[in-house]
Amino acid sequence: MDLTRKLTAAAEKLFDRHGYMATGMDRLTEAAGMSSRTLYKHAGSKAQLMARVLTERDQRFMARLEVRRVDALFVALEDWVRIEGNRGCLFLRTRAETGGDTPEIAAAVEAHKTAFHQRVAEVVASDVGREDPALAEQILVLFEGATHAAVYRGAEAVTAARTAAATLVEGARP
Amino acid sequence: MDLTRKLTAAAEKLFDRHGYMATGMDRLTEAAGMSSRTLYKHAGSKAQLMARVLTERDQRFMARLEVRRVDALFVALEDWVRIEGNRGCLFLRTRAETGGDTPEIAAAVEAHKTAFHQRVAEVVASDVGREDPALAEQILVLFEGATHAAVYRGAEAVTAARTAAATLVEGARP
DNA sequence: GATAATGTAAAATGATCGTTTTACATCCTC
DNA sequence: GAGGATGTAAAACGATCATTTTACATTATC
Repeated sequence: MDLTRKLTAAAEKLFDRHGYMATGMDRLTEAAGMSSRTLYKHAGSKAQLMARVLTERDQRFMARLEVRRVDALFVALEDWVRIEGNRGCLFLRTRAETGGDTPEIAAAVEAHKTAFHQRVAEVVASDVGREDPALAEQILVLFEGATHAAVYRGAEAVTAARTAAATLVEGARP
Repeated sequence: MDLTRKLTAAAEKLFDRHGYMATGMDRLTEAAGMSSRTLYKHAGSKAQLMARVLTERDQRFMARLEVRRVDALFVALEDWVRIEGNRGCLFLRTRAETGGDTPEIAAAVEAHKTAFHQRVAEVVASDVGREDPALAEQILVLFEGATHAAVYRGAEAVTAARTAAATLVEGARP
């Protein structure tokens, strides 16, 4: 039982469900099942803990996007939403909550979004056989839109994004 | 000088820029230029103030979407982002920050998103000449995606969404 | 020119925040 | 079996939170 893992997992759940600011450290100690002394030994600070949550989430999320076709991106998102829920992008939400003023959080968000953009561009290139930055931007927008529209439209939004992406990719194929 | 308007305008700016939870009432009194006594007479409570901010923003936003063609929706979004900035959807952000646990806020968000969905469906119907719920869902996803991708991709995201929407609408035209 | 409404300035309230500290218990390891 | 990590439990820290209250000034109306 790695306490750091246990803490990070509990923190991700609470931060995702209730927001960063609204989640108090006492709630975290209770959820993680450890004293505040131990929590701070592993967490450093609340902001550092949040940054670690984001970094770990980035790895878990990006691992699911190791695909070759655009359609598979949206299948992965369907899975993600079914398993992790549809509360929007935790990265953007956290940066918005902190106004971008917390350096470690802003850095984690920046790293994630850069990696995400690059991955989308790679998948698009792999799918249509050449680099197509304009199409990649469109797919990225569809993906981001599905993530956030799913908050109030549910899985239907992801399906719509998947269909739209198929249309756009088909039109761009040589 | 209507104090309520002045307060609501100042509150919208601060809430949008720094987040709901991170904006203290003392910062609000200072920004609105009034005593906390007067502020509470007009605001009721912080949550009620936020709900009023959202309701007013909804009106201002929806007024810009009174158009007949899908392309004009994205032109309106380009304008909005240029004027109001690109910090994502304040409605979704606020609901996420409060975990949906604040009734007046949750209601304001729900009302806005329902109206927004309906407006998109209307514009799509007006543009392609018949109701097309599937296309409307795709356009909604593109719009939401442009809003959130613009946070880190800038205006380019809105342009990409606009182009993609044109492609999708063209394909759906009879 | 008294009254009632509406404002300011500022202190007080009690709760909660993130973080640290004090005091004590286990547990490997040499 | 002594010593050093590593843990718990709980109090204490000072800051900050949303909100209320006290005391006083200004203005508009009858």
